[in-house]
Parts: sequence; C-alpha cells; structure tokens
Amino acid sequence: MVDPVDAGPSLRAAPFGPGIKDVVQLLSPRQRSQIASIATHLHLPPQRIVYREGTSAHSVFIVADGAVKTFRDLPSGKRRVMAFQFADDVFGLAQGGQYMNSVQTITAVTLYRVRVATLSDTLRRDADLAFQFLCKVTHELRGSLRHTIIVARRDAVGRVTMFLRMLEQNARPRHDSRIEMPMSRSDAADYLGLSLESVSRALSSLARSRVIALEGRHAIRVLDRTRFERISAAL
Amino acid sequence: MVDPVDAGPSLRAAPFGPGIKDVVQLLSPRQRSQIASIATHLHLPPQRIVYREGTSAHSVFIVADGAVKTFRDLPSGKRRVMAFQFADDVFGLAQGGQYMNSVQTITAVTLYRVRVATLSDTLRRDADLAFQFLCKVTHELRGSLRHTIIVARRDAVGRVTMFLRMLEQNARPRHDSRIEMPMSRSDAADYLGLSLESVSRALSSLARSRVIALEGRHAIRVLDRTRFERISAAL
DNA sequence: CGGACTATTGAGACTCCTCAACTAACGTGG
DNA sequence: CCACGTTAGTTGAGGAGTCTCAATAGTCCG
Repeated sequence: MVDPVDAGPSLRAAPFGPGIKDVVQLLSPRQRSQIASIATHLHLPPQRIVYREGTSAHSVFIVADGAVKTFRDLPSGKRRVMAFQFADDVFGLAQGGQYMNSVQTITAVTLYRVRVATLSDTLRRDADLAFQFLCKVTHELRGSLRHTIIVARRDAVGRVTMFLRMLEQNARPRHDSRIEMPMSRSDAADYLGLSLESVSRALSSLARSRVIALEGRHAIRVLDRTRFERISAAL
Repeated sequence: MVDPVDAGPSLRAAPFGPGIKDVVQLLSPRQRSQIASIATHLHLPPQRIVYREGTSAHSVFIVADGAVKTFRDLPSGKRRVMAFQFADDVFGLAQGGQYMNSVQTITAVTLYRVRVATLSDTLRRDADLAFQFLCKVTHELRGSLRHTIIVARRDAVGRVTMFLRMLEQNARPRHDSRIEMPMSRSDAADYLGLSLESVSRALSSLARSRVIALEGRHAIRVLDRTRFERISAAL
C-alpha cells in the first residue's frame, strides 16, 4: 500500500522520549511538502555507489523505496557494513564536511536528496521539523545500539538469527513468516562481523534443525517461531 | 580550565553536516541558561544506579562532571555496556516511555536533570536548541558506530587499544600521554565484548611489549605512539 | 592488620576464521 | 532455447584466538 499521491518523503521516526506515542511517526502533510520542496528525486539501479567515504558531504538522503547499505572499507581489505537502510530511513551522516561512510544500493532504489545547507537552514527555522529529525536520528541511534548487541554476541547462529529478526521487524508486518533478505550473504557477513562462510553455515544449521527454511537466496521462512525467538533472545 | 561561573549545562556536539565548523559546539549563553532554567542539579556518589532499564523515563540527563556507564543486563547474566558518558554527554534514551538501558555512576558525578516533557516543549519552541540536540544525538550516533567497529574486531589487543584511544580522544587534550581509565576492567570488558581476563591479558601484553605502561589500575601511559596508532588502525 | 574485592596469570575446550574445492544460479550471447 | 562463463553460495579440514575454570597476587577500606 503506497501513497497514491507523492506527498514527499516520510520519516519513520521513533519518539525522542516519553509523552509521545511510541508509534511510527510520519511527518505532517505540511512538513512532507516542505521537505519535498527542497528535495530532488533520484532513481538508481542495483549495486550503484551513491557516495564514497571521505568525499564532500553535500547532501542528506531519504530512502523512498528499495534498500541500500552503509559501509566502510578497512585498510586490511575487509569491509564493515554499518547499517542497511530501507524505505523512510535517512542516511548521509557527515563529520567535518565529509561523509563518514560509503553508501551503495542493494536493490533498485528511489531516493530523496536534500542539500545539507538547505536542510540546516530549514531545520533552524522550523522547530517541529527539527524535532522530527531529532526523533529520526534517535531511532538510528537505537538501531546502532542493537547492531552493537548483535555483533558482540559470540555464536554465529545467534547473530544470524537476531539479524533475521531485525529484518522482519524492519519490514512491514505480514501474516506469513517469510522474511525478505535483499542483501547478499557477503553483505550480511560484513554487517554481522562474521565470515561469509559462517553466515552460510549458520543458515544451513538453522534450516537443518527446522527452525527456518531457505526460500531461494533472498528470503527465508520461520518454521518454528518459538525456537527462533529463543535463539534470538539467548544472549 | 573550567567555567568559573556555572552558566548551565553545555553540550559537546559535533555538527550534523557540513557548512558548520567541525568543532565542539557549545550552546550560546542564552541557550545554556535556558536549559539551566528547566534543569535540576544532582550529585551522586560512585557506583550509584541512576535509573534502571524498563522504568518510566521521566528525565533526560546531562553529565556536568564525572563518568557514568549505560548498560543492559542480559538473561544469561552477562552485561553489555553500551556506552560511557563523560562531561557534557547526554543520556536518557527512551522508547515507549521506558528507559532502554540502565545507568550507573562510575565516579562521583554531577548531573543536570531535565524532565522529558519540559524538554520536548522547549525544543518544539526553539529550533536552534532543537538543532543543537540534533547535533548532539548525531554525535552519540557516531560514537555508537565507532563502538560497533571496535566490537566487530577479532583480536583482543586491537579492541583494547582502540578503546584506550577512544578514551584519550574523549578527554581534554593533554601534553603527556597519560590516559585516565576510570572504569573497572570488568566494565571495559563488558563494553568491548571480551572477558575481563582477555582485557587484562591484552593490557599486560601491550605493557610487556612496551607500547604502553600501566600506571595503577585507572590510568595508562602511551610509550610508543607509533605502534599504538598502528595497532589501533590495523583493522 | 584483616577481609573482600579486583586484577593477573595459567591450562584446556570450543568456536570461528582461513584456505580450498565444489555446486548452484544467473545472465549473456550465439 | 541452450551453452557457457561468471558470480554467489555451500561444504570440508586445519589452525588461531578467545572463553571458561581455577588459582594466585595485589588493593582498597574498615
């Protein structure tokens, strides 16, 4: 179910604190059109670099549709995926005028692009909008904390299970127990701090014990929800 | 060098994006007094719980002086330290009206405490202040990303070295190469996702190879800056 | 000075990583 | 439509590193 009218980007933001309903917060129509008025659309094919770490950070992006990965390449040649972004997620974190990470599309994506200077000006004039962004970044912070929890785990099966659970919660709810996994095993491994072989083995192991079933390379189905949750929570 | 006059809390915030100088941003005097007017002071001794995970999140805190740890206790009995907060850092992240983590003092601390409802109201009225908070949370996000990088590393010595480097950069610059480490080995281990034995072994190993020297339990000195940086960066 | 806690050090078990070979899937071009 | 080549993913064997368990040493505080 997609908005029939393109009213501009929406921000899936969690509250900054209590006193506000803990639900996905969408921008008001006025705010949506306000952002739309300062944003440009961008359509990109899969596996396309959006920007590279260290380049001049001129814009902030909001995902309208599709999936992208935020990553950093290390001197050793290893790659750390810092986060995956889906619809309504924001990316473009900068420091000292430079992007801190590289970003690449996974699927075909549609992005909203806002120049940083423009956004800053707008936010300084509109406290409500700034507050929304504050909520959004807070939401990102929560995601990062969860990522840390996942990576700090020692067992590969547990990490992979938490990852699948995260993907499921990030997606819109569905009645079946199918979880879409658009990224490659390699991307997942780089996110989880595992080797790609370990990810593969963990998935195989979960499938062998009938906790999940692999449905092609980019989807899995949860067969035993109880054990699935137990493994995920068994930190 | 400390403010002779208590003008209220300051926020050590990095810019949200480019176009703003990448320096520590302090609130304007007006903003400081504005926050001071809605905040209360709090003095706490070491090892005191500030709040527990899951309790009603009524306030947000700013550290004026001292060090605290933000952590989560896992079902297994293990403890994950999510972050350490020092002067000018903010904590009190909530979701659904409940604190997501527990917070405990490490040293004796002075805190500013602001009721969330009050803060929200204030932020919605003052775009500049909201923007400052946005910068602050963005800064926290960067810290969390760095934490993830550290934890994802495989070698204990490397993780500990990055941790020391982080502590050094967090503190105010000093001419000698002494790094204060107020937290226990156990807290550091819980932050790094290592056993406390591994932390101890890593520190001993670094000391044995003359990269650092241990100066009591709560400080170390960097002896060989070149190797120190090399180990830290050798991801 | 004694006691409790924190930190260090040692030995064995376990898990994941690396290297390597193999299989499956996808897309392209004939 | 199929054959082929390239890429992605799976599976196996051995090695490196940390965790656990256990004992010892050092510190802080009463």
